[in-house]
Amino acid sequence: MSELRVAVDVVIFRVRDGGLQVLLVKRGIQPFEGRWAFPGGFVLRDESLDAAALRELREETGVGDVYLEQLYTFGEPKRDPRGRVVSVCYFALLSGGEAEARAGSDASEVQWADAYKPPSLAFDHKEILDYALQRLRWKLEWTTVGFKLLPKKFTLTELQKVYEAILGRALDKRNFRRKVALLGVVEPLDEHRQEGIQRPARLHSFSARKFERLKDRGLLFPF
Amino acid sequence: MSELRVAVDVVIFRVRDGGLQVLLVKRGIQPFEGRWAFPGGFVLRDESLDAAALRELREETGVGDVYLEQLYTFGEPKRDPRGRVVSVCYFALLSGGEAEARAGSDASEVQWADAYKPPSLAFDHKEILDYALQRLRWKLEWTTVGFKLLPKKFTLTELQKVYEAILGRALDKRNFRRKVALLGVVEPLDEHRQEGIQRPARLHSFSARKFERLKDRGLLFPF
DNA sequence: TTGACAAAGTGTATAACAGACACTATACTG
DNA sequence: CAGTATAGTGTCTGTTATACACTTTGTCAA
Repeated sequence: MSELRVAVDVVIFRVRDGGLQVLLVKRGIQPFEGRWAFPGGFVLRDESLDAAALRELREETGVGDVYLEQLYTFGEPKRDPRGRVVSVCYFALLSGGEAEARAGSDASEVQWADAYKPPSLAFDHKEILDYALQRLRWKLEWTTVGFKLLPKKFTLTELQKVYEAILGRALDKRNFRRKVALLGVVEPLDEHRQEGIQRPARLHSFSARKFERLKDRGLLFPF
Repeated sequence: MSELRVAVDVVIFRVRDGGLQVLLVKRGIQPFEGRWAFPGGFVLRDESLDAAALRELREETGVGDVYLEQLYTFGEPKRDPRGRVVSVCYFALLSGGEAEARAGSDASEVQWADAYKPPSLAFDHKEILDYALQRLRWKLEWTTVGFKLLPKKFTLTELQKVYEAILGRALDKRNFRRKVALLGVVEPLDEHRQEGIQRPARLHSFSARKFERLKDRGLLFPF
């Protein structure tokens, strides 16, 4: 009876140097040998889909504390030349404080690529990336996932840069700060951080308590 | 190598008598014999996921012109007592003009149940239903899928009743009509329909042309 | 024919939110 | 102590959301 191979692929995002990046792995074997692809692998028989995605994520990044969400399931019969593979795709957000990506257990080459200008990708991974970017942009405006891309303590300018990197356009500083304040999901700390020669910026933290209130009534974060 | 059974399940909605309904099939075999479940079945080896969902939909309803969208993939190892089954779930919207549900090819009993007060469901189908309802409510407010639940010609009151049935609350008639008019996705026809003793209502049709314009800029339909 | 019925259809006033826009404050450096 | 570079702060205007009630019209029954 119809048994199919089931894989998970994980689109892992981070924001670095004002740009949105995705983690890619160079394929060491056919098909698409030498091409870049998302970290992924087959689901084990006694493993939930979420667990499989988390396992792949850890193998490539060594990071546990991340935002991970199921994205979409791609299952065209011809999407993998080796045969029928159904891929349950996830997307993950790494906070700015997380460790670097490391070579996975399969010791292949990895890179953080510009999410908006990726190299040529294997399989249907370009389609998956486009879908993930769409979801990410959407989530950014209508939920508070943006905070997952930042370390626990951050400046408001850093927060704004995350939004700008993902939305791909500049935002007005005053309007941005007004909306953040109005939402009431950040708490100012009594700490400052000096980035360069100029005036230090106040650090803030994300307030999960207030966030929960918002979740009930379909939170908004439109820019 | 890890091959798993892959199924599709389809949550089929319609609005009837001012209420939101889902199509359920009575299971004729173990496990959960006699309990209600969504139409579903295994994906064939050379069949895309969408095609499998459409096949299941047709088997139970005989209807082709529907809105069908992938919902989520459920894959807990223990969700099916017979063994590992990964279920790619879809949700479908039947327009008010569609034919009735018919007994499927497997001749089992079917019913249209109140989506908000379903009977006890088999497997994890209650969880799937809750997820589908959440998605439907969300889609209703932020896209124009609401129109998919209506026949080609409809009155504005019928449209409003669809929204009320899904959102579960009454809407103001004047505000509703103003927003619909402002969106510009309905065209008034030179036809009227008489429902009871009272003044006949003007029929309208959905304008796909104007709808496309909206799709580009993330259409809004908030109530 | 006309009065009762029942849903169709229509407008205004107020409050909340979104977007455009520019200057002062401050910590460090040389 | 002057220069530099980012931090930080308010107002005005247009749009959108919401609350709210009466008139119109076709049919039916007296």
